[in-house]
Amino acid sequence: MKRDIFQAIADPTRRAIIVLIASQAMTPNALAEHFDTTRQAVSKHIKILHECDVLESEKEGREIFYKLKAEKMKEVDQWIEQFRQIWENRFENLDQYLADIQKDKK
Amino acid sequence: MKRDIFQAIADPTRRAIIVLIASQAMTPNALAEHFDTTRQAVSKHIKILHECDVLESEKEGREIFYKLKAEKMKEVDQWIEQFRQIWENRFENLDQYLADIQKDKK
DNA sequence: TATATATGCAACTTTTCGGTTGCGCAAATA
DNA sequence: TATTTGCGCAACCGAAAAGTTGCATATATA
Repeated sequence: MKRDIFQAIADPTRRAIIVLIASQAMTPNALAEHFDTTRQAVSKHIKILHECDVLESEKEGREIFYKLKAEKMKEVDQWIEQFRQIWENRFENLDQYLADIQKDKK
Repeated sequence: MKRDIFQAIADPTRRAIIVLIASQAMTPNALAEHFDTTRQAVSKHIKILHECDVLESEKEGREIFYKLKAEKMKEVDQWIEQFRQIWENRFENLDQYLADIQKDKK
Protein backbone atom coordinates (compact mmCIF):
# COMPACT_ATOMS: atom_id res chain seq x y z
CA MET A 1 0.00 0.00 0.00
CA LYS A 2 3.09 2.21 0.08
CA ARG A 3 3.02 4.24 -3.10
CA ASP A 4 5.70 6.59 -4.37
CA ILE A 5 5.56 9.62 -6.63
CA PHE A 6 6.12 7.51 -9.75
CA GLN A 7 3.06 5.46 -9.03
CA ALA A 8 1.19 8.63 -8.17
CA ILE A 9 1.72 10.08 -11.64
CA ALA A 10 1.19 6.77 -13.43
CA ASP A 11 -2.56 7.18 -13.57
CA PRO A 12 -3.91 9.57 -16.25
CA THR A 13 -6.69 10.86 -14.01
CA ARG A 14 -4.22 11.67 -11.27
CA ARG A 15 -2.00 13.52 -13.71
CA ALA A 16 -5.02 15.53 -14.82
CA ILE A 17 -5.84 16.31 -11.19
CA ILE A 18 -2.29 17.48 -10.62
CA VAL A 19 -2.43 19.78 -13.65
CA LEU A 20 -5.79 21.21 -12.60
CA ILE A 21 -4.67 21.85 -9.06
CA ALA A 22 -1.44 23.40 -10.30
CA SER A 23 -3.41 26.38 -11.58
CA GLN A 24 -5.44 26.80 -8.41
CA ALA A 25 -6.40 25.05 -5.19
CA MET A 26 -9.65 23.11 -5.54
CA THR A 27 -12.17 21.13 -3.55
CA PRO A 28 -12.94 17.47 -4.36
CA ASN A 29 -16.36 18.43 -5.69
CA ALA A 30 -14.95 21.10 -7.97
CA LEU A 31 -12.38 18.62 -9.24
CA ALA A 32 -14.91 15.87 -9.80
CA GLU A 33 -16.85 18.12 -12.16
CA HIS A 34 -13.94 17.88 -14.58
CA PHE A 35 -14.11 14.12 -14.82
CA ASP A 36 -16.54 11.53 -15.98
CA THR A 37 -16.47 9.56 -12.74
CA THR A 38 -17.98 9.79 -9.30
CA ARG A 39 -16.79 12.15 -6.58
CA GLN A 40 -15.64 9.18 -4.54
CA ALA A 41 -13.39 7.94 -7.32
CA VAL A 42 -11.78 11.37 -7.56
CA SER A 43 -11.55 11.51 -3.78
CA LYS A 44 -9.67 8.24 -3.81
CA HIS A 45 -7.14 9.67 -6.23
CA ILE A 46 -6.85 12.77 -4.04
CA LYS A 47 -6.18 10.56 -1.06
CA ILE A 48 -3.38 8.78 -2.89
CA LEU A 49 -1.84 12.08 -4.03
CA HIS A 50 -2.15 13.41 -0.49
CA GLU A 51 -0.45 10.36 0.97
CA CYS A 52 2.33 10.74 -1.58
CA ASP A 53 2.77 14.34 -0.44
CA VAL A 54 1.86 15.74 -3.84
CA LEU A 55 -1.07 17.66 -2.40
CA GLU A 56 -1.65 19.52 0.81
CA SER A 57 -5.09 20.25 2.25
CA GLU A 58 -6.63 23.27 3.86
CA LYS A 59 -9.99 23.08 5.54
CA GLU A 60 -12.31 25.99 5.09
CA GLY A 61 -15.66 25.45 6.74
CA ARG A 62 -17.04 22.23 5.38
CA GLU A 63 -14.93 22.48 2.25
CA ILE A 64 -11.41 21.20 1.85
CA PHE A 65 -9.13 22.89 -0.63
CA TYR A 66 -6.30 20.85 -2.05
CA LYS A 67 -3.19 22.59 -3.22
CA LEU A 68 -0.25 21.31 -5.22
CA LYS A 69 3.10 20.77 -3.58
CA ALA A 70 5.07 21.27 -6.77
CA GLU A 71 8.39 20.59 -5.05
CA LYS A 72 7.44 16.95 -4.92
CA MET A 73 7.85 16.85 -8.68
CA LYS A 74 11.52 17.52 -8.19
CA GLU A 75 11.94 13.89 -7.24
CA VAL A 76 10.84 12.87 -10.71
CA ASP A 77 12.92 15.60 -12.25
CA GLN A 78 16.00 14.40 -10.41
CA TRP A 79 15.51 10.84 -11.59
CA ILE A 80 15.05 12.02 -15.16
CA GLU A 81 18.20 14.12 -14.87
CA GLN A 82 20.54 11.20 -15.49
CA PHE A 83 18.87 10.50 -18.82
CA ARG A 84 18.74 14.15 -19.78
CA GLN A 85 22.50 14.06 -19.75
CA ILE A 86 22.43 11.12 -22.15
CA TRP A 87 20.17 12.74 -24.68
CA GLU A 88 21.95 16.05 -24.45
CA ASN A 89 25.20 14.28 -25.16
CA ARG A 90 23.55 12.81 -28.21
CA PHE A 91 22.68 16.29 -29.35
CA GLU A 92 26.30 17.25 -28.91
CA ASN A 93 27.27 14.28 -31.01
CA LEU A 94 24.76 15.34 -33.62
CA ASP A 95 26.17 18.84 -33.59
CA GLN A 96 29.61 17.41 -34.06
CA TYR A 97 28.39 15.21 -36.89
CA LEU A 98 26.72 18.15 -38.60
CA ALA A 99 29.87 20.19 -38.16
CA ASP A 100 31.89 17.38 -39.72
CA ILE A 101 29.78 16.98 -42.83
CA GLN A 102 29.73 20.76 -43.19
CA LYS A 103 33.51 20.70 -43.15
CA ASP A 104 33.54 18.01 -45.85
CA LYS A 105 31.47 20.20 -48.14
CA LYS A 106 34.07 22.90 -48.09
CA MET B 1 -3.04 -3.28 -22.55
CA LYS B 2 -1.88 0.09 -23.93
CA ARG B 3 0.74 1.35 -21.55
CA ASP B 4 2.46 4.70 -21.65
CA ILE B 5 5.85 5.87 -20.41
CA PHE B 6 4.42 6.94 -17.06
CA GLN B 7 3.18 3.44 -16.36
CA ALA B 8 6.46 2.06 -17.65
CA ILE B 9 8.46 3.92 -15.02
CA ALA B 10 5.92 3.35 -12.26
CA ASP B 11 7.33 -0.05 -11.38
CA PRO B 12 10.51 0.00 -9.24
CA THR B 13 11.99 -3.02 -10.99
CA ARG B 14 11.49 -1.40 -14.37
CA ARG B 15 13.14 1.80 -13.18
CA ALA B 16 16.09 -0.27 -11.97
CA ILE B 17 16.25 -2.02 -15.35
CA ILE B 18 16.26 1.34 -17.11
CA VAL B 19 19.09 2.63 -14.94
CA LEU B 20 21.15 -0.52 -15.46
CA ILE B 21 20.67 -0.47 -19.21
CA ALA B 22 21.47 3.23 -19.32
CA SER B 23 25.09 2.44 -18.51
CA GLN B 24 25.37 -0.39 -21.03
CA ALA B 25 23.30 -2.66 -23.25
CA MET B 26 22.47 -5.94 -21.53
CA THR B 27 20.89 -9.31 -22.15
CA PRO B 28 17.85 -10.52 -20.18
CA ASN B 29 19.97 -13.07 -18.36
CA ALA B 30 22.58 -10.51 -17.35
CA LEU B 31 19.81 -8.24 -16.13
CA ALA B 32 18.03 -10.94 -14.18
CA GLU B 33 21.18 -11.54 -12.13
CA HIS B 34 20.66 -8.14 -10.57
CA PHE B 35 17.22 -8.97 -9.24
CA ASP B 36 15.69 -11.34 -6.80
CA THR B 37 13.11 -12.70 -9.21
CA THR B 38 13.00 -15.16 -12.06
CA ARG B 39 14.36 -14.50 -15.53
CA GLN B 40 10.85 -14.64 -16.91
CA ALA B 41 9.63 -11.90 -14.60
CA VAL B 42 12.46 -9.66 -15.76
CA SER B 43 11.75 -10.62 -19.36
CA LYS B 44 8.16 -9.52 -18.90
CA HIS B 45 9.32 -6.12 -17.71
CA ILE B 46 11.67 -5.91 -20.67
CA LYS B 47 8.79 -6.70 -22.98
CA ILE B 48 6.73 -3.89 -21.49
CA LEU B 49 9.62 -1.42 -21.76
CA HIS B 50 10.22 -2.55 -25.33
CA GLU B 51 6.58 -2.06 -26.24
CA CYS B 52 6.70 1.40 -24.68
CA ASP B 53 9.69 2.21 -26.88
CA VAL B 54 11.99 2.70 -23.92
CA LEU B 55 14.29 -0.09 -25.06
CA GLU B 56 15.51 -1.28 -28.42
CA SER B 57 16.86 -4.75 -29.08
CA GLU B 58 19.79 -6.07 -31.06
CA LYS B 59 20.18 -9.75 -31.67
CA GLU B 60 23.67 -11.15 -31.50
CA GLY B 61 23.76 -14.89 -32.04
CA ARG B 62 21.48 -16.45 -29.48
CA GLU B 63 21.72 -13.43 -27.23
CA ILE B 64 19.61 -10.30 -27.38
CA PHE B 65 21.06 -7.06 -26.13
CA TYR B 66 18.66 -4.40 -24.96
CA LYS B 67 19.68 -0.79 -25.18
CA LEU B 68 18.09 2.31 -23.72
CA LYS B 69 16.28 4.80 -25.91
CA ALA B 70 16.89 7.74 -23.61
CA GLU B 71 14.94 10.13 -25.84
CA LYS B 72 11.76 8.47 -24.64
CA MET B 73 12.39 10.03 -21.26
CA LYS B 74 11.87 13.42 -22.83
CA GLU B 75 8.15 12.78 -22.69
CA VAL B 76 8.31 12.66 -18.92
CA ASP B 77 10.64 15.62 -18.85
CA GLN B 78 8.22 17.68 -20.90
CA TRP B 79 5.34 16.91 -18.58
CA ILE B 80 7.44 17.82 -15.56
CA GLU B 81 8.45 21.07 -17.26
CA GLN B 82 5.24 22.89 -16.28
CA PHE B 83 5.89 22.22 -12.60
CA ARG B 84 9.55 23.11 -12.86
CA GLN B 85 8.35 26.58 -13.78
CA ILE B 86 6.26 26.68 -10.63
CA TRP B 87 9.03 25.73 -8.27
CA GLU B 88 11.49 28.00 -10.04
CA ASN B 89 9.04 30.85 -9.70
CA ARG B 90 8.91 30.09 -6.03
CA PHE B 91 12.64 30.49 -5.91
CA GLU B 92 12.28 33.81 -7.68
CA ASN B 93 9.68 34.82 -5.14
CA LEU B 94 12.05 33.79 -2.39
CA ASP B 95 14.79 35.85 -4.02
CA GLN B 96 12.42 38.78 -4.19
CA TYR B 97 11.43 38.28 -0.58
CA LEU B 98 15.03 38.12 0.52
CA ALA B 99 15.77 41.24 -1.50
CA ASP B 100 12.85 42.99 0.17
CA ILE B 101 13.83 42.23 3.72
CA GLN B 102 17.37 43.21 2.86
CA LYS B 103 16.07 46.55 1.66
CA ASP B 104 14.12 47.00 4.90
CA LYS B 105 17.27 46.56 6.90
CA LYS B 106 18.89 49.49 5.18
C1' DT C 1 24.38 -35.05 -34.26
C1' DA C 2 23.19 -34.71 -29.42
C1' DT C 3 23.17 -31.51 -25.68
C1' DA C 4 23.34 -27.22 -23.35
C1' DT C 5 22.17 -22.38 -23.38
C1' DA C 6 19.45 -18.01 -24.33
C1' DT C 7 15.29 -16.45 -25.15
C1' DG C 8 10.21 -15.65 -26.00
C1' DC C 9 5.45 -17.10 -25.40
C1' DA C 10 1.33 -18.96 -23.08
C1' DA C 11 -1.37 -20.52 -19.15
C1' DC C 12 -2.33 -19.94 -14.45
C1' DT C 13 -2.38 -17.57 -9.73
C1' DT C 14 -2.22 -13.89 -6.53
C1' DT C 15 -2.21 -9.21 -5.65
C1' DT C 16 -3.19 -4.60 -6.70
C1' DC C 17 -5.87 -0.98 -8.83
C1' DG C 18 -9.65 1.91 -10.20
C1' DG C 19 -14.34 2.26 -9.65
C1' DT C 20 -19.06 2.02 -7.39
C1' DT C 21 -22.26 1.88 -3.56
C1' DG C 22 -23.47 2.89 1.00
C1' DC C 23 -22.67 4.95 5.33
C1' DG C 24 -21.47 8.43 8.96
C1' DC C 25 -19.98 12.97 10.43
C1' DA C 26 -19.47 17.90 10.46
C1' DA C 27 -20.78 22.35 8.73
C1' DA C 28 -23.97 25.36 6.43
C1' DT C 29 -28.73 26.67 5.72
C1' DA C 30 -33.85 26.89 5.88
C1' DT D 1 -34.04 22.34 15.09
C1' DA D 2 -34.48 19.82 10.77
C1' DT D 3 -32.48 19.42 6.34
C1' DT D 4 -29.11 19.88 2.92
C1' DT D 5 -24.36 19.85 1.50
C1' DG D 6 -19.34 18.50 1.40
C1' DC D 7 -16.47 15.24 2.72
C1' DG D 8 -13.97 10.82 4.25
C1' DC D 9 -14.10 5.92 5.17
C1' DA D 10 -15.09 1.00 4.42
C1' DA D 11 -16.82 -2.88 1.83
C1' DC D 12 -17.29 -4.91 -2.37
C1' DC D 13 -16.33 -5.91 -7.56
C1' DG D 14 -14.21 -6.54 -12.05
C1' DA D 15 -10.08 -5.79 -14.62
C1' DA D 16 -5.35 -5.46 -14.96
C1' DA D 17 -0.69 -6.21 -13.24
C1' DA D 18 3.15 -8.90 -11.54
C1' DG D 19 4.97 -13.18 -10.75
C1' DT D 20 5.59 -18.38 -11.40
C1' DT D 21 5.78 -22.64 -14.04
C1' DG D 22 6.14 -25.01 -18.21
C1' DC D 23 7.16 -25.32 -23.03
C1' DA D 24 8.83 -24.28 -27.81
C1' DT D 25 12.51 -22.39 -30.74
C1' DA D 26 16.97 -20.98 -32.19
C1' DT D 27 21.91 -20.88 -31.58
C1' DA D 28 26.16 -22.45 -29.68
C1' DT D 29 29.02 -26.32 -28.27
C1' DA D 30 30.70 -31.14 -27.14
